[in-house]
Amino acid sequence: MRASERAYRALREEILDGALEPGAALAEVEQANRLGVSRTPVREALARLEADGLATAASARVLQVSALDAASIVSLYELREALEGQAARLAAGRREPERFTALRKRIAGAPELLDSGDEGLRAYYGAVDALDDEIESAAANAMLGAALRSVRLHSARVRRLARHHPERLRAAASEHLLIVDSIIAGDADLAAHATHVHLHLSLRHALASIEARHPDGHRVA
Amino acid sequence: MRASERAYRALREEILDGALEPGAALAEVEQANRLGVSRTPVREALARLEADGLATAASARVLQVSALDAASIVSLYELREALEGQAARLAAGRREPERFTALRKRIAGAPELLDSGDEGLRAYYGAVDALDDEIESAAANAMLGAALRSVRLHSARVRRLARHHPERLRAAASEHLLIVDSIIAGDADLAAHATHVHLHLSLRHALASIEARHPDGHRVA
DNA sequence: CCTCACTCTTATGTATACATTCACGCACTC
DNA sequence: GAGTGCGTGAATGTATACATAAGAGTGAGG
Repeated sequence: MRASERAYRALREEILDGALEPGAALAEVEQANRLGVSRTPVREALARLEADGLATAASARVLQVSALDAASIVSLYELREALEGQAARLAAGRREPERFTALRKRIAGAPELLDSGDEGLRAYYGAVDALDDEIESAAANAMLGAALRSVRLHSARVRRLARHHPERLRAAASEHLLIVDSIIAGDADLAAHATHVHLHLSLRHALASIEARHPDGHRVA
Repeated sequence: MRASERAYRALREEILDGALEPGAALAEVEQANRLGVSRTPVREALARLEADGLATAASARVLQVSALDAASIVSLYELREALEGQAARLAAGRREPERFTALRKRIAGAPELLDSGDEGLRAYYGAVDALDDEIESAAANAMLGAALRSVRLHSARVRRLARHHPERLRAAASEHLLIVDSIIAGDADLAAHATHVHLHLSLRHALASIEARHPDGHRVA
């Protein structure tokens, strides 16, 4: 694999995991030494991270890991509502229910995975992510897909912040089930509205979960 | 200005203007020679163009100017509907009508600009762009703003393709007026729906205009 | 005559040397 | 004592040399 690709993935992973905390400086020489490559591929990786919104130029010379406070999470969900709502609407409108029949079963069985410990949790998120993939693919819109991929990066970052309440995840699974059913039924309005409902409840849970962990509500990491 | 920034702007301008046609190869050495800088800043510029969606990797080694056919224009408008609809909705919800009062007058006077030749046309688009700016700013959502800026790049590219029918532009101005009025009134639903209507009519015109110029409907440039 | 493989060309990928600019600190002046 | 200006240093910005790999062209073999 290309060194720039390795550097990008390594840095991205560390930002999503929180190993690189919000506000941490991303200096070329330092990261190049740490990752064992030269400045050139690091430079490319940092540019991609900035384009992704995971890194932000604090000034002309200093790049930092982007902040992740309550306000930016609300912003993320406002954007997700627009993009995922439209994706669900388009997917429903394409009238290809057969693409989603296998996924429907998988989502329907997801709640039971939550009793299988950490392994089950990964499987649960695997099913949810597969649904996102299929909706994006069914929407058949490359530009929308690119925007969704960016948003999903940030969503993954938020996901690691919120506690994983089995109760909430069970509810989320039934919300996803409604989304997939409305797509299968070709009901575009319902698909969009069910997505809106899901994101609303998901945001409420995320904010409460973060508030519980970081009572000030601003600096969350 | 930095060489990479100059290279990026120069290439972007040429792509938006059509001087670099869809499918044109973007080779590092060739562009570096042409722009009078070394490969390094060109490389950064090309990476940014690819992130913008203005360039596409045709294979592992060849980067091309992105295609601009009817299908990708439809995709763009599907994305615009999601993003601009949400932006208008948020802007209306923020209840800051005073931000838009001066702009309202400017938009209301826009149709008359269309009788002033090329200079007036630029002024017309200046007013429209200012509205877009203010809606983005009023939406107060950095992530949405970043997505909107990407979309507006592509919109600018499409704009140059469609003929500028004064009749259509006069109608568009009244659509914009309704959008701005609904934001001033704090009517979020109306703002979103008016945006939807505007984009629908705009897309219809763009497709018809392109079809008239390129009867096959696929390779438009 | 077609196909496959090898080589050679030419592109990109990476490392590094050099240029430039900004920031910090110290000293000098008012 | 405060403020300004210059010097020093360390960071990014750029150029270029070198490494590597993809692709085209040519040759031989079927």
